[in-house]
Amino acid sequence: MRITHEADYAIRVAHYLACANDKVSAKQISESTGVTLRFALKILRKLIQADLVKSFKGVSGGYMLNRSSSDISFGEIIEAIDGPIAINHCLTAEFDCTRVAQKSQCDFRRMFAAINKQLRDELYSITLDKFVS
Amino acid sequence: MRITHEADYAIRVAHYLACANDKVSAKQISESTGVTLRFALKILRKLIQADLVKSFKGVSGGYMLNRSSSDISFGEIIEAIDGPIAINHCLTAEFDCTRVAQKSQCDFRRMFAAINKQLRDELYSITLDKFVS
DNA sequence: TGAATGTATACTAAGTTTGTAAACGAAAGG
DNA sequence: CCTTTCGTTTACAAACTTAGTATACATTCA
Repeated sequence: MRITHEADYAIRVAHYLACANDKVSAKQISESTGVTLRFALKILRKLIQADLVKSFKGVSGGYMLNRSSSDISFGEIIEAIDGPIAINHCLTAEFDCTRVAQKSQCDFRRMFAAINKQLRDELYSITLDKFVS
Repeated sequence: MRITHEADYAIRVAHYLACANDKVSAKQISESTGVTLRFALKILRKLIQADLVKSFKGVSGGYMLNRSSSDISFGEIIEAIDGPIAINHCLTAEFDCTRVAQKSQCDFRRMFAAINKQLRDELYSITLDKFVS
Protein backbone atom coordinates (compact mmCIF):
# COMPACT_ATOMS: atom_id res chain seq x y z
CA MET A 1 0.00 0.00 0.00
CA ARG A 2 2.90 2.34 -0.69
CA ILE A 3 4.30 4.34 -3.53
CA THR A 4 7.88 3.24 -4.32
CA HIS A 5 10.93 5.14 -3.14
CA GLU A 6 11.54 5.94 -6.78
CA ALA A 7 8.20 7.77 -7.01
CA ASP A 8 9.01 9.64 -3.82
CA TYR A 9 12.38 10.68 -5.30
CA ALA A 10 10.61 11.72 -8.50
CA ILE A 11 8.48 14.11 -6.49
CA ARG A 12 11.59 15.66 -4.94
CA VAL A 13 13.18 15.98 -8.37
CA ALA A 14 10.08 17.54 -9.91
CA HIS A 15 9.78 19.88 -6.95
CA TYR A 16 13.39 20.94 -7.37
CA LEU A 17 12.78 21.66 -11.04
CA ALA A 18 9.66 23.64 -10.15
CA CYS A 19 11.72 25.80 -7.78
CA ALA A 20 14.62 26.19 -10.19
CA ASN A 21 12.62 27.89 -12.95
CA ASP A 22 15.47 27.27 -15.37
CA LYS A 23 17.42 24.49 -17.06
CA VAL A 24 19.30 22.36 -14.53
CA SER A 25 21.89 19.63 -15.14
CA ALA A 26 21.38 16.09 -13.90
CA LYS A 27 24.39 16.48 -11.66
CA GLN A 28 22.90 19.53 -10.00
CA ILE A 29 19.59 17.73 -9.50
CA SER A 30 21.34 14.74 -8.00
CA GLU A 31 23.36 16.83 -5.58
CA SER A 32 20.43 18.96 -4.49
CA THR A 33 17.93 16.16 -3.97
CA GLY A 34 20.27 13.51 -2.54
CA VAL A 35 19.31 11.00 -5.24
CA THR A 36 22.30 9.26 -6.83
CA LEU A 37 23.14 10.53 -10.30
CA ARG A 38 22.43 7.26 -12.12
CA PHE A 39 19.12 6.79 -10.41
CA ALA A 40 18.15 10.42 -11.00
CA LEU A 41 18.84 9.93 -14.72
CA LYS A 42 16.56 6.91 -14.75
CA ILE A 43 13.80 8.86 -13.03
CA LEU A 44 14.23 11.84 -15.36
CA ARG A 45 13.86 9.57 -18.37
CA LYS A 46 10.50 8.31 -17.07
CA LEU A 47 9.35 11.87 -16.38
CA ILE A 48 10.31 12.83 -19.93
CA GLN A 49 8.35 9.90 -21.36
CA ALA A 50 5.33 11.13 -19.43
CA ASP A 51 5.80 14.61 -20.90
CA LEU A 52 6.27 16.14 -17.47
CA VAL A 53 9.88 17.17 -18.09
CA LYS A 54 11.88 18.18 -21.15
CA SER A 55 15.62 17.87 -21.69
CA PHE A 56 18.29 19.76 -23.60
CA LYS A 57 21.38 18.06 -24.98
CA GLY A 58 24.82 19.44 -25.46
CA VAL A 59 27.41 21.32 -23.45
CA SER A 60 24.98 23.62 -21.67
CA GLY A 61 22.13 21.10 -21.59
CA GLY A 62 19.91 20.08 -18.70
CA TYR A 63 16.34 19.51 -17.64
CA MET A 64 13.28 21.60 -16.89
CA LEU A 65 9.56 21.13 -16.37
CA ASN A 66 7.56 20.80 -19.55
CA ARG A 67 4.54 22.60 -18.09
CA SER A 68 3.65 25.11 -15.42
CA SER A 69 4.04 23.67 -11.93
CA SER A 70 0.35 24.38 -11.34
CA ASP A 71 -0.35 21.90 -14.11
CA ILE A 72 1.68 18.99 -12.75
CA SER A 73 0.09 16.84 -10.07
CA PHE A 74 1.50 14.33 -7.62
CA GLY A 75 -0.78 11.72 -9.12
CA GLU A 76 0.79 12.21 -12.53
CA ILE A 77 4.30 11.98 -11.17
CA ILE A 78 3.52 8.81 -9.22
CA GLU A 79 1.85 7.15 -12.20
CA ALA A 80 4.75 8.16 -14.47
CA ILE A 81 7.08 6.16 -12.22
CA ASP A 82 4.99 3.36 -10.69
CA GLY A 83 2.33 2.92 -13.33
CA PRO A 84 -1.42 3.24 -12.73
CA ILE A 85 -2.55 3.76 -9.14
CA ALA A 86 -4.34 0.60 -8.00
CA ILE A 87 -4.93 -0.25 -4.35
CA ASN A 88 -5.75 -3.85 -5.20
CA HIS A 89 -4.30 -6.13 -7.87
CA CYS A 90 -7.84 -6.85 -9.11
CA LEU A 91 -8.04 -3.26 -10.44
CA THR A 92 -5.14 -3.74 -12.86
CA ALA A 93 -5.47 -4.62 -16.52
CA GLU A 94 -3.56 -7.88 -16.33
CA PHE A 95 -5.57 -9.31 -13.45
CA ASP A 96 -7.73 -12.34 -14.10
CA CYS A 97 -10.07 -12.88 -11.18
CA THR A 98 -10.44 -16.36 -9.68
CA ARG A 99 -13.41 -15.43 -7.52
CA VAL A 100 -16.14 -15.03 -10.08
CA ALA A 101 -16.50 -15.64 -13.79
CA GLN A 102 -17.32 -12.04 -14.68
CA LYS A 103 -15.12 -9.72 -12.71
CA SER A 104 -17.51 -6.82 -13.25
CA GLN A 105 -19.98 -8.68 -11.06
CA CYS A 106 -17.73 -8.69 -8.01
CA ASP A 107 -18.91 -6.42 -5.20
CA PHE A 108 -15.45 -6.25 -3.66
CA ARG A 109 -13.95 -5.07 -6.88
CA ARG A 110 -16.59 -2.38 -7.26
CA MET A 111 -15.86 -1.19 -3.75
CA PHE A 112 -12.10 -1.12 -4.32
CA ALA A 113 -12.61 0.71 -7.60
CA ALA A 114 -14.63 3.44 -5.88
CA ILE A 115 -12.05 3.93 -3.13
CA ASN A 116 -9.23 3.84 -5.66
CA LYS A 117 -10.87 6.54 -7.73
CA GLN A 118 -11.22 8.75 -4.70
CA LEU A 119 -7.54 8.29 -3.80
CA ARG A 120 -6.45 8.89 -7.37
CA ASP A 121 -8.57 12.05 -7.68
CA GLU A 122 -7.07 13.31 -4.46
CA LEU A 123 -3.51 12.76 -5.70
CA TYR A 124 -4.33 14.41 -9.02
CA SER A 125 -5.74 17.47 -7.27
CA ILE A 126 -2.44 18.25 -5.56
CA THR A 127 -0.12 20.19 -7.81
CA LEU A 128 3.54 21.09 -7.56
CA ASP A 129 2.99 24.85 -7.29
CA LYS A 130 1.48 24.39 -3.82
CA PHE A 131 4.94 23.48 -2.57
CA VAL A 132 6.92 26.25 -4.24
CA SER A 133 7.62 29.15 -1.93
CA MET B 1 0.35 1.19 -4.04
CA ARG B 2 -1.45 -2.12 -3.52
CA ILE B 3 -2.65 -4.30 -0.73
CA THR B 4 -0.95 -7.72 -0.85
CA HIS B 5 -2.62 -10.81 -2.27
CA GLU B 6 -2.59 -12.15 1.26
CA ALA B 7 -4.77 -9.24 2.44
CA ASP B 8 -7.11 -9.80 -0.48
CA TYR B 9 -7.38 -13.48 0.46
CA ALA B 10 -8.00 -12.47 4.08
CA ILE B 11 -11.00 -10.46 2.96
CA ARG B 12 -12.38 -13.48 1.10
CA VAL B 13 -11.80 -15.65 4.16
CA ALA B 14 -13.46 -13.17 6.51
CA HIS B 15 -16.33 -12.77 4.11
CA TYR B 16 -16.80 -16.51 3.96
CA LEU B 17 -16.87 -16.66 7.76
CA ALA B 18 -19.38 -13.82 7.85
CA CYS B 19 -21.67 -15.76 5.52
CA ALA B 20 -21.18 -19.07 7.34
CA ASN B 21 -22.56 -17.88 10.67
CA ASP B 22 -21.07 -20.95 12.35
CA LYS B 23 -17.78 -22.65 13.13
CA VAL B 24 -15.96 -23.70 9.95
CA SER B 25 -12.83 -25.84 9.56
CA ALA B 26 -9.71 -24.52 7.84
CA LYS B 27 -10.14 -27.16 5.15
CA GLN B 28 -13.65 -25.96 4.38
CA ILE B 29 -12.45 -22.36 4.26
CA SER B 30 -9.60 -23.30 1.94
CA GLU B 31 -11.85 -25.21 -0.44
CA SER B 32 -14.52 -22.53 -0.54
CA THR B 33 -12.22 -19.55 -1.01
CA GLY B 34 -9.63 -21.13 -3.30
CA VAL B 35 -6.79 -20.25 -0.95
CA THR B 36 -4.38 -23.13 -0.29
CA LEU B 37 -4.81 -24.74 3.11
CA ARG B 38 -1.38 -23.80 4.44
CA PHE B 39 -1.72 -20.23 3.36
CA ALA B 40 -5.24 -19.99 4.76
CA LEU B 41 -3.93 -21.22 8.11
CA LYS B 42 -1.30 -18.49 8.10
CA ILE B 43 -3.90 -15.85 7.32
CA LEU B 44 -6.28 -17.16 9.98
CA ARG B 45 -3.55 -16.93 12.57
CA LYS B 46 -3.02 -13.26 11.79
CA LEU B 47 -6.76 -12.61 11.94
CA ILE B 48 -6.86 -14.29 15.34
CA GLN B 49 -3.99 -12.17 16.62
CA ALA B 50 -5.96 -9.09 15.56
CA ASP B 51 -9.01 -10.39 17.47
CA LEU B 52 -11.09 -10.49 14.33
CA VAL B 53 -11.50 -14.27 14.40
CA LYS B 54 -11.63 -16.88 17.13
CA SER B 55 -10.71 -20.53 16.87
CA PHE B 56 -11.78 -23.78 18.50
CA LYS B 57 -9.35 -26.63 18.90
CA GLY B 58 -10.01 -30.33 18.88
CA VAL B 59 -11.87 -32.81 16.74
CA SER B 60 -14.84 -30.60 15.95
CA GLY B 61 -12.85 -27.39 15.99
CA GLY B 62 -12.82 -24.57 13.49
CA TYR B 63 -12.97 -20.82 13.07
CA MET B 64 -15.59 -18.13 13.31
CA LEU B 65 -15.73 -14.34 13.45
CA ASN B 66 -15.05 -12.87 16.85
CA ARG B 67 -17.52 -10.00 16.35
CA SER B 68 -20.58 -9.12 14.39
CA SER B 69 -19.80 -8.66 10.68
CA SER B 70 -21.12 -5.09 10.97
CA ASP B 71 -18.25 -4.46 13.37
CA ILE B 72 -15.40 -5.72 11.17
CA SER B 73 -14.05 -3.37 8.52
CA PHE B 74 -11.90 -3.91 5.45
CA GLY B 75 -9.37 -1.52 6.93
CA GLU B 76 -8.97 -3.69 9.99
CA ILE B 77 -8.56 -6.85 7.95
CA ILE B 78 -5.96 -5.24 5.68
CA GLU B 79 -3.98 -3.85 8.61
CA ALA B 80 -4.14 -7.20 10.40
CA ILE B 81 -2.33 -8.76 7.43
CA ASP B 82 -0.18 -6.02 5.90
CA GLY B 83 0.43 -3.79 8.91
CA PRO B 84 -0.51 -0.11 9.11
CA ILE B 85 -1.88 1.51 5.97
CA ALA B 86 0.74 3.96 4.67
CA ILE B 87 0.78 5.28 1.12
CA ASN B 88 4.34 6.55 1.49
CA HIS B 89 7.27 5.08 3.41
CA CYS B 90 7.73 8.41 5.18
CA LEU B 91 4.48 7.80 7.11
CA THR B 92 5.80 4.65 8.79
CA ALA B 93 7.31 4.48 12.25
CA GLU B 94 10.72 3.21 11.13
CA PHE B 95 11.27 5.90 8.52
CA ASP B 96 14.05 8.39 9.03
CA CYS B 97 13.71 11.24 6.58
CA THR B 98 16.74 12.41 4.61
CA ARG B 99 15.03 15.51 3.27
CA VAL B 100 14.78 17.68 6.34
CA ALA B 101 16.03 17.49 9.91
CA GLN B 102 12.60 17.57 11.49
CA LYS B 103 10.25 15.38 9.55
CA SER B 104 7.24 17.13 11.03
CA GLN B 105 8.31 20.21 9.10
CA CYS B 106 8.00 18.52 5.72
CA ASP B 107 5.10 19.77 3.63
CA PHE B 108 5.09 16.64 1.48
CA ARG B 109 4.77 14.44 4.51
CA ARG B 110 1.87 16.50 5.84
CA MET B 111 0.12 16.18 2.51
CA PHE B 112 0.67 12.42 2.33
CA ALA B 113 -0.54 12.06 5.91
CA ALA B 114 -3.80 13.86 5.11
CA ILE B 115 -4.48 11.73 2.03
CA ASN B 116 -3.51 8.59 3.91
CA LYS B 117 -5.96 9.37 6.69
CA GLN B 118 -8.74 9.84 4.21
CA LEU B 119 -7.99 6.51 2.54
CA ARG B 120 -7.73 4.75 5.88
CA ASP B 121 -11.02 6.21 7.12
CA GLU B 122 -12.66 5.10 3.93
CA LEU B 123 -11.42 1.53 4.33
CA TYR B 124 -12.48 1.49 7.97
CA SER B 125 -15.99 2.63 7.07
CA ILE B 126 -16.65 -0.39 4.89
CA THR B 127 -17.79 -3.35 6.95
CA LEU B 128 -18.24 -7.01 6.13
CA ASP B 129 -22.01 -7.06 6.62
CA LYS B 130 -22.44 -4.92 3.49
CA PHE B 131 -21.32 -7.93 1.45
CA VAL B 132 -23.44 -10.59 3.12
CA SER B 133 -26.62 -11.34 1.24
C1' DT C 1 -5.44 -43.08 23.40
C1' DG C 2 -5.54 -41.57 18.84
C1' DA C 3 -7.61 -39.12 15.09
C1' DA C 4 -8.86 -34.58 13.87
C1' DT C 5 -8.10 -30.23 14.38
C1' DG C 6 -5.41 -25.78 15.30
C1' DT C 7 -0.41 -23.38 16.58
C1' DA C 8 4.20 -21.93 15.88
C1' DT C 9 8.52 -21.41 13.72
C1' DA C 10 11.32 -21.61 10.09
C1' DC C 11 12.39 -22.07 5.44
C1' DT C 12 12.41 -21.37 0.25
C1' DA C 13 11.13 -19.88 -4.37
C1' DA C 14 9.57 -16.16 -7.06
C1' DG C 15 8.90 -11.52 -7.97
C1' DT C 16 9.80 -6.58 -7.27
C1' DT C 17 12.54 -2.74 -6.11
C1' DT C 18 16.61 -0.24 -5.99
C1' DG C 19 20.14 0.74 -7.68
C1' DT C 20 24.78 0.32 -11.02
C1' DA C 21 27.59 -0.26 -15.36
C1' DA C 22 28.86 0.39 -19.90
C1' DA C 23 28.33 1.68 -24.50
C1' DC C 24 26.13 4.79 -27.43
C1' DG C 25 24.02 9.25 -29.49
C1' DA C 26 23.46 14.29 -30.01
C1' DA C 27 24.48 19.06 -29.58
C1' DA C 28 27.23 23.27 -28.35
C1' DG C 29 31.36 25.71 -28.98
C1' DG C 30 36.09 26.37 -30.15
C1' DC D 1 34.99 19.27 -37.67
C1' DC D 2 35.99 17.35 -33.66
C1' DT D 3 36.20 17.40 -28.78
C1' DT D 4 33.79 17.96 -24.68
C1' DT D 5 29.73 17.78 -22.19
C1' DC D 6 25.73 16.08 -21.47
C1' DG D 7 21.56 12.90 -22.29
C1' DT D 8 19.82 7.91 -23.83
C1' DT D 9 19.42 3.11 -23.85
C1' DT D 10 19.98 -1.50 -22.52
C1' DA D 11 21.39 -4.74 -19.56
C1' DC D 12 22.71 -6.44 -15.24
C1' DA D 13 22.86 -7.49 -10.15
C1' DA D 14 22.17 -7.04 -5.21
C1' DA D 15 18.71 -6.48 -1.67
C1' DC D 16 14.24 -6.81 -0.12
C1' DT D 17 9.39 -8.33 -0.05
C1' DT D 18 5.80 -11.48 -1.05
C1' DA D 19 3.78 -15.84 -1.53
C1' DG D 20 3.62 -20.20 -0.41
C1' DT D 21 5.46 -24.67 1.93
C1' DA D 22 7.33 -27.92 5.41
C1' DT D 23 7.94 -29.69 9.82
C1' DA D 24 7.09 -30.41 14.36
C1' DC D 25 4.07 -29.60 18.10
C1' DA D 26 -0.30 -28.82 21.13
C1' DT D 27 -5.13 -29.40 22.18
C1' DT D 28 -9.61 -31.47 22.24
C1' DC D 29 -13.12 -34.89 22.16
C1' DA D 30 -14.99 -39.40 21.18
